[in-house]
Amino acid sequence: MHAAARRSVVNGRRRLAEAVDAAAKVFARRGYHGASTQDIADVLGMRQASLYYYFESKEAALEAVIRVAVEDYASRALRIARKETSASEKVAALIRTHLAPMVERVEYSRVFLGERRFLQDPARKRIRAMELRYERIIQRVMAEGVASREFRADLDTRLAMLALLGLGNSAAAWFGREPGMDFERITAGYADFLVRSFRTTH
Amino acid sequence: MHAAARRSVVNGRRRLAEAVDAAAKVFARRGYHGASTQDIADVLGMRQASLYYYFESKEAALEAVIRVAVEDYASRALRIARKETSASEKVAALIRTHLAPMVERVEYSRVFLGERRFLQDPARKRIRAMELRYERIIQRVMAEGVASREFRADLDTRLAMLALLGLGNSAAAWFGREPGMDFERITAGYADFLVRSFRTTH
DNA sequence: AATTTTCCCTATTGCATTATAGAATAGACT
DNA sequence: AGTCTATTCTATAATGCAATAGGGAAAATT
Repeated sequence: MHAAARRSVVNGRRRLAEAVDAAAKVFARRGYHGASTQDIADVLGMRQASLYYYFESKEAALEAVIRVAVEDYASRALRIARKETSASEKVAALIRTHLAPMVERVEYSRVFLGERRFLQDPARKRIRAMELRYERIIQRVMAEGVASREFRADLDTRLAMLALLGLGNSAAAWFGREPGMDFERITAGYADFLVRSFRTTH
Repeated sequence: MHAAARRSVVNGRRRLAEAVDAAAKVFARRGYHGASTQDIADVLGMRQASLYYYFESKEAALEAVIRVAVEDYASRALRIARKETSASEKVAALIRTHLAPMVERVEYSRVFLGERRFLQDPARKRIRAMELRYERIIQRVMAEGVASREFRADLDTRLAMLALLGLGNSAAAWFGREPGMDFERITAGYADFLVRSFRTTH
C-alpha cells in the first residue's frame, strides 16, 4: 500500500536514475562528507535504509554520480578534435561541450569537481585516467593549432589546456547564480577569450 | 613533563598560528566535514579535547583558516587598481597577487575555495561581502581599460573579471602537483592570455 | 493460481565524532 | 614560598550516522 502508486511499468531503471539524481543534488549542496544517506533518502521520500537497495554503500552512490558526470567527456572531445575545422573552432567547440552538461545538471559537475578526491583507490584511478585522456586530447588540439601556424609559435600548450579547463570548471561554481550569465554569453565569451589569446598576431 | 620542552617565551601567539596551520592542512586534505578534530590534534601532537583551548568549535577553526586566506586580498587589489599604470599591467599584477598566496600556503586557498560554503550565516555573509568587494575592484580595472581604449570596446568586463578569477582559482586545484608549472610560468602565461584577449586589435 | 522478483519497510548494531567538565602541570609573577 | 595563569590532560556525555538483518506487500512471471 505504501509505494503502490509510485510503481509502474516504466519504473525499471528510472528509480535508480532518480536515486543518482538525488545523491548528486545532496552531494553538491552539502559535500560528500557533509551529506548523510538520510538526506538523500529524504529527497526520494524513502527511508534511509531503503537507499541500500540502490547503492551498496554511500561511496558507491558518489561513484555513480561521478561516473555520470565524467561520461562521454573524452569521447565528445575526441569527436571534436578529429573534425576538419580550424583549431579556433575546435577550441570554441571544446568549451561548449565542456560547459554543456552544466545547463541540465550542474550538480553533477560540482560533485565531480569537488568530491571526486574522496573516492577510494580503485575507482579514483579509473576516473583520473579518463581525466588525463581528456586533457591530452585538448592539449593536442592546442599543439596542432601551433603546428598549423594558426596559433602562436610560443604558445604554452599545456598551460593553454589548463586555462581552457580552468575557465570551464570555474564556471561550475557560479553557474546559475550569476545573474545574466547564461550559457551563450559564457561559452561565446570564453571561446572568444581563448581564441584571441592563442591566435598569431599579425 | 609532557609539554615542557615545547613551552617557551616565544610561544605566545605562535601555538595558535600552528593550530590554524594544522586546521588548514587537514581541512584542505580531507575537506571540512571529512576532517575530524582528532585529525587536527594529531598534527599538533595534542589530544583532541585540547584543541578546544584554541577554538570554540570546529567551525571556529574553519573560520580562522578562511579569515587568513581572505585577508588582504581586497586591499592589495585596491592598491594595484589605484596605481598609475596601464590596465594591462594592472591585470598582470592582479593575477600575480591572486596567485601569490598559493606558493606559501595553498592549503589556505583550497580551504577558502572549497569549504567556505560550510560556514554558517554570520561569518558566511561577512566573507561573501569581502569577495564582492574584491570582484568589484577587479571589474572596475577592466572597465577602465575599456574606457581608456586600451581594451576592446566590446569587452564583457564582468565575464573578464570572472575569467581572471576562474583562471587564478583553478590553479589552486593543481598547484604544486603539475610538474613544471611554477609560479612564474603560470602567472606570466595567464597574464599574457588575459591581456591578449582584452586588448584592442589593431 | 502459484511463485518469484522488485522495492521498500522496521528495528537495531556499532562506531565515530563533537563538545563539556574538571583536574594536573609548569612557568611567570609577587 | 605561594599564587596565578596558560596549556594540556583524562574521562565522558550525547548524538549522529553508515550499514545489516529480516520482513512484507505489490507487481511481474510462470
